[in-house]
Amino acid sequence: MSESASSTVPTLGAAAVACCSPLVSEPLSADEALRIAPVLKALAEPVRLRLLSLVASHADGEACVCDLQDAFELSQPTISHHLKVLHQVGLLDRSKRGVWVYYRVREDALADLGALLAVPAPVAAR
Amino acid sequence: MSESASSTVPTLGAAAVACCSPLVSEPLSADEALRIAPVLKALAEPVRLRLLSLVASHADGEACVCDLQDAFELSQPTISHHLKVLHQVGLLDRSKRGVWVYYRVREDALADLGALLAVPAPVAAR
DNA sequence: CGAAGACATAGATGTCTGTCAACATTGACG
DNA sequence: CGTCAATGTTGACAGACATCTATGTCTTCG
Repeated sequence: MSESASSTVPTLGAAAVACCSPLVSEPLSADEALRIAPVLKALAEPVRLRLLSLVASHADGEACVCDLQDAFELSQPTISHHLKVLHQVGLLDRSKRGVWVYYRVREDALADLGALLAVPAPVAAR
Repeated sequence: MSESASSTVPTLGAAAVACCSPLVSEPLSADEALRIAPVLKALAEPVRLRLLSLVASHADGEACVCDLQDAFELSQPTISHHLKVLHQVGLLDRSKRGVWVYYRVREDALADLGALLAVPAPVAAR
């Protein structure tokens, strides 16, 4: 059984972000903040940042664990752990083909995050 | 003495993000990831998310600590701590006027983060 | 000067989290 | 069917972190 569903984030994640107007537009409710923070927290880790970036810029937009492990000097379980975190918050898709597991970036989820942080319009004086 | 300069982030922060192409465009170097992660980590906390949002959407784009404290059921030092974290990574500006300390969102820094997460262009099918 | 108010700092404490070694699982192949 | 290779899971442990209380630093005002 199982299949995701840990305790903090029920597997949704992605939807948790696509709900809110930009940070700077109006005050975030405590509830929204509680939903969004875990997604950002998943990203806020050097190894996971690189993992996501590696997967995204890999051929065909997907990569198997074996491709990713070589980029780090970390044990396989550690990489597996980080991938799981990114998957649980909805930033990575998982698909198993044969012995290999391929991960792919949920670009919609990532874009939602980007939109959340983006500054609307008539401000960027630079 | 003192004045920022803790140990991880030297007070720059903002510049740490404005350096890189979007996450999905090309693999992030280990070095870039190490610079960006702390900024995201500062944001990846419910209270700090709300603080930033509150400051940004406050009148004149700035707010003093006294305005912010009332929105939370947390001690004053805790709020002060969170504001310091956001300030250290360059997401908040600090200015003292009289007895009050006013914080303001560094919209350029926030926009840089948004650009980092944004998905370039011909992908968003949905 | 002395008291009061607005923030920041310091130290303590309980919880979360990144990492590893050991083990379990699953699919390909002879 | 037995073996090997690719991943995931578990348990343990050190370091990071959010929060609080107590205390310090300024600034304003009587």
